Amino acid sequence: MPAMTAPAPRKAPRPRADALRNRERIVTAAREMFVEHGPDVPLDEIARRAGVGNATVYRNFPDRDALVREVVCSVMDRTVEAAELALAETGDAFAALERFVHAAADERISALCPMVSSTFDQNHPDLVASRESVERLVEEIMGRAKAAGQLRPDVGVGDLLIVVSQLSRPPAGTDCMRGDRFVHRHLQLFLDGLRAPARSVLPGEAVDIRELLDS
Amino acid sequence: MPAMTAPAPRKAPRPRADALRNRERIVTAAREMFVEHGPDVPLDEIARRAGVGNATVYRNFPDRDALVREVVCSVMDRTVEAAELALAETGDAFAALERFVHAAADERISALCPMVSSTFDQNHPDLVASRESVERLVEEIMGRAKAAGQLRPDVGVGDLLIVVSQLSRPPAGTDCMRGDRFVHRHLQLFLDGLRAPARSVLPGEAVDIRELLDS
DNA sequence: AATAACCGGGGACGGTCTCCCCGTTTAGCC
DNA sequence: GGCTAAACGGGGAGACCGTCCCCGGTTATT
Repeated sequence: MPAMTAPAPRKAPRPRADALRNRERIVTAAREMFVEHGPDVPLDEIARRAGVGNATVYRNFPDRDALVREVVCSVMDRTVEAAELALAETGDAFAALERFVHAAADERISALCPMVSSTFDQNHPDLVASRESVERLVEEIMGRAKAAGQLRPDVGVGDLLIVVSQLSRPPAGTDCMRGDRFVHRHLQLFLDGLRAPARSVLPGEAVDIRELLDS
Repeated sequence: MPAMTAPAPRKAPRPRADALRNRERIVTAAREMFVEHGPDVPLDEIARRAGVGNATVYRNFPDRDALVREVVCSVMDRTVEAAELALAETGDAFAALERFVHAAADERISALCPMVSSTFDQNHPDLVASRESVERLVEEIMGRAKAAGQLRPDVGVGDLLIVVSQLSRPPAGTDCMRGDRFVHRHLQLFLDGLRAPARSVLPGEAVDIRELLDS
């Protein structure tokens, strides 16, 4: 590839403005559709929701997995932002935890469920990077809360992420998002159960994030 | 019911023994498949899991909805049994609540998620009967626990059923039931959050069971 | 205003689920 | 222990749906 006069970093001649805007709209629509209807929704439906033609989807993403991966990474990045914000905005560790949990639910963290799906490359570079960022930040928040004696010590990062993900999912094969009214109630109940001192002994072991990946 | 020499209640000439056994196996297999793979699993897969031919499924149930309805009613009846057992075996109301929650998870109560699905008759007689039984019994347990000052008063039957259902679902499009290791941990955390005195104020209103039915 | 990339709808291909049909097996009864 | 009829299981036709490509029209860039 010979050097060119244009400031193209690679063989990218320049993407058009609305092209990137459409790509972003597709990712957003796909995130919501994955959350509401599972990882097998027709791509045409995603296109319709995004307000673009189906061809635009297939042009931006070579196959379904590419779109899923983009969505998962996007959700993880948003989650990391939420965690950083929660850490920065308050000195109270448990309050930060609460802020993070509610924010993660709003960011549709449950969309990363398909990442444990069958045909999905768990070891894609972008994926492991985002995953480690999430793990590190959540571990930071939970560690501070435990050190402050506000969070019971027998819970792990995996426990938190699983429960938030499960509780923020739409109840079933439903196409309405009316669950949002209840989600924060139930998250708050869960958070109350996380507080120290512990009101019961938990069965099993604290769940690490790595246990969620292997089958 | 006119007295006859044979115990045939109506124009049923007599169902064969293995026929009913197979029917039961189909319902059991369907329950697990609905929980693990959603309400759209191929009926042939259910037949394979039940160890019967696909024709046997279509012979016992005229259409998919009939099978779904049977599964949902079966799960509700099992849940009612679990609730009655929990009430009978202990005098402590909150302990009964805990027993019931864990039992309901083991009974795969999350299989009744498809009852809120799109094409599904919410008003079938068998359905409303089972539903009212569940509601009455859970209300009884929760009422006692509230009266004893063990359960925070700002939660409803719907809150409990939703959370138990959500937390006991397999995480995503996964075909393994390894989630069972975590489920009871997370249910216990939720139960700790239910205890009185409340550790926080909840957003929204207590969820009634009827709010889960209409779209 | 010119140009080239991008967009959007329509349609063919391929796969999958549903459902029926028929030869065989098995339970129930004499 | 043999008979009868109900039930069973496998295979296949029909139909539906998701995926992907192609082409005329549109819009951003110089």
